[in-house]
Amino acid sequence: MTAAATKYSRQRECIKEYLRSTREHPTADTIYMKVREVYPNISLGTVYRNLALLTEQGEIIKLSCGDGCDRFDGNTAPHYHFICRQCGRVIDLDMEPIEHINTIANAHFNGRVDGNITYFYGLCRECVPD
Amino acid sequence: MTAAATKYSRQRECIKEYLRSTREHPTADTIYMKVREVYPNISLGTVYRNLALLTEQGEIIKLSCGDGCDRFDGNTAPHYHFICRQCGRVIDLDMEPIEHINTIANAHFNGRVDGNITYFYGLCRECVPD
DNA sequence: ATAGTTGTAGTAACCATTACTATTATTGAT
DNA sequence: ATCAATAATAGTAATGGTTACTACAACTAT
Repeated sequence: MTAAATKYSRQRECIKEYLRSTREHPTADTIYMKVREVYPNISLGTVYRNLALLTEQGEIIKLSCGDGCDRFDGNTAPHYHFICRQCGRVIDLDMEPIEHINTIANAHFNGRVDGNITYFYGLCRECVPD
Repeated sequence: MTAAATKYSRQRECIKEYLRSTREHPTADTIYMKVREVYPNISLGTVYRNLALLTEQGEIIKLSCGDGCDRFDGNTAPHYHFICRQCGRVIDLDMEPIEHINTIANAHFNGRVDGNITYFYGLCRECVPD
């Protein structure tokens, strides 16, 4: 038996293209709505399966913000995320990754640290009172 | 109408005591199992309601590690968490909080950053190959 | 004691996600 | 281009963590 090859699929390509084109960090359901404009009878299961596959392949990133449902990001370059406590919006932060905290963590841990995820919290521009 | 006062409850106290006594970051279900040893017919709903209440009051911390279910931490002092990619264990990291990254984030963001959550990933001592 | 209010146990409902299955699309060889 | 092999899909059912609901019990102040 050989390893299962991944075949091309229009639906998967459409999902990927949409995630590449937006900076909105949509949920699976939002992606489903959007892709349905192109493939009206795509199944929600297909969306979930392809999101999992693309995440596994490193083509996209899954964000678990703790609001009950996962979000997805088509920008795989290392960057931080900000989550608004008021409106829940997820926004990219344009700042340099702080590399050395992995090193610090490793020095304080009996095991092997190879990465970290940081979410910043607060109020976004729309939600900050004047 | 006056604001609803919070009354004492043995079940809530037991949940809090258990979380104070462990460093295991248990899930709601694990907490349910444990508290049932003391109150055999406590309801799972009661556990969830009190975990939400204690979190809201700042008595405990809710951890959304992205593994499908939330975990809870009775240690409210600022500290980092490590999540093992292999066994999923959540372990406290004994290192100083890096305060200035909030300042850096604020300088790069059009809004107000007031905190951050960082999860470190890798392999724990048991899962690191020799 | 009693009325008023908060908390609980038990159960049903919810909702994001996953699993299942018959059918369709893609691929590589003829 | 046709064909067989196999991966992917659509549609639907099932799962599992969490929340909502309701009748009853416990606490508090008058």
